[in-house]
Amino acid sequence: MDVRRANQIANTLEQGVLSGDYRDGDRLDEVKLATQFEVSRTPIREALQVLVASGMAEQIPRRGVFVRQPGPVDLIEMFETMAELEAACGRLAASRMTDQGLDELSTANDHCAQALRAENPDQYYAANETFHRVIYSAAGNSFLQNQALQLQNKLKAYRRIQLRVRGRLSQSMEEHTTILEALRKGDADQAASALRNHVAVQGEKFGQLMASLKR
Amino acid sequence: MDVRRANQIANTLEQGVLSGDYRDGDRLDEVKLATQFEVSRTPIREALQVLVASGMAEQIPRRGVFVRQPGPVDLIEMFETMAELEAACGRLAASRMTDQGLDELSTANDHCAQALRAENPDQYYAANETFHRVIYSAAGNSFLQNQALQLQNKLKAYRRIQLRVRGRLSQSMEEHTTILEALRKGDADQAASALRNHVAVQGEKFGQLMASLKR
DNA sequence: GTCAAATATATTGTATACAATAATTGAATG
DNA sequence: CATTCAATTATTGTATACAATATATTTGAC
Repeated sequence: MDVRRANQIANTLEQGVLSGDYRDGDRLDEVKLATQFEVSRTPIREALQVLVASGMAEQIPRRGVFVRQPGPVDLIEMFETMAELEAACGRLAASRMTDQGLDELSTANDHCAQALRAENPDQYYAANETFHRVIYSAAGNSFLQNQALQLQNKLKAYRRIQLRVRGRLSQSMEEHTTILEALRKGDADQAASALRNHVAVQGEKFGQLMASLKR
Repeated sequence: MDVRRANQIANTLEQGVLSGDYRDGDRLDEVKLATQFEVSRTPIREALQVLVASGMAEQIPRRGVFVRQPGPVDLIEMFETMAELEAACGRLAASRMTDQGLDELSTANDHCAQALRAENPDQYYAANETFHRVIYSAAGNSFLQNQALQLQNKLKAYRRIQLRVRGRLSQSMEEHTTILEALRKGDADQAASALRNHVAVQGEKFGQLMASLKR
């Protein structure tokens, strides 16, 4: 089918899953969705395949597709993997960073500082996302970059919650400084470990993540 | 459609792509495939979606799906990412490795040694694959493990070629020993860097990889 | 002979009918 | 009243007909 339409539908469904319209284990009923979207089952089925491929839903033969929300263990694993991907990007970026890249990163970091002063978590979130994406890009490996972007996207909702925790913003900001310095120096190991620690869910953050799941 | 059938067809097509039956840029004709597999277009289309999702093919709206073979740059990037994923697995495995895991790893390594003595690249390939998979598993992170397995699978064909290079087997074997020792000691950094270097395409290996693409 | 427009053909995308299988309900039996 | 089996219903999977769009071919003008 027309991929664009399928992706559009898939995207809407994705939003529905993330926003909680659909809960873990819910069956995504083909005929209901077909009437809702005013299309036949065919495009719906293709959209569902997209969700399944991205891991947001699970398909059981002859039974249907069911939404699959990540549980605590899944999230821990995903954050741990994200930390390692970020570390990898940092490692590579340390030796491949251009002056322009450093400028972009510095700018993104300034935006973070602004948001911190404004005590605006949403603004900080956006600036922070950019900061990290600049690093993915600076790694000079589009495959790795894509992997990082995909996982970042999946963790979006949960990271957002974390930044609302008191004191987290300023701590995050300090860590950014360390990261930026390491990249300026071209110190691969330091950049990698600074990013790993920055992203990792450990100590206080662990309990906060768990608490955020109870809603 | 029945996912199992779709995946079966997708798998066959995948083989076709890897074995060179389909070349880069070839259009995967729905009706031809439908008659070949003796099914209607519907299951074929779902199988094609699977290929697209895995990145082995590209879908252009209203035009069709075309096989997308990785070029030199793609491969370099994928191997570099693989190296980082393996390093990540090694880092985590270093602190989480069980006695049983060490036994499995040791056994897998012994099988590698056997294959080396037999000068049998195919046998070495299989044993080597197991060796690495034990490490993915020992990382204790099923999400990361899956990422590693997926990429390992994509690179399968190219890694195979590399092992046929003279002297590569014994070098690989030595590197395994270093990796095994680091994991025994629980030295995360050493395990990570040993694995990174083991997998990375650098020096001689670069030219060999490039040469293998010319067929 | 070349270029452009129009027509024909091929191919993808969508809807729908039918088939196969799973879930549910209800009746019969102990 | 519980349990099991049969029949009904619902739902997924497949085939196919039709619609929309892109590609190829032909025809005509210059």
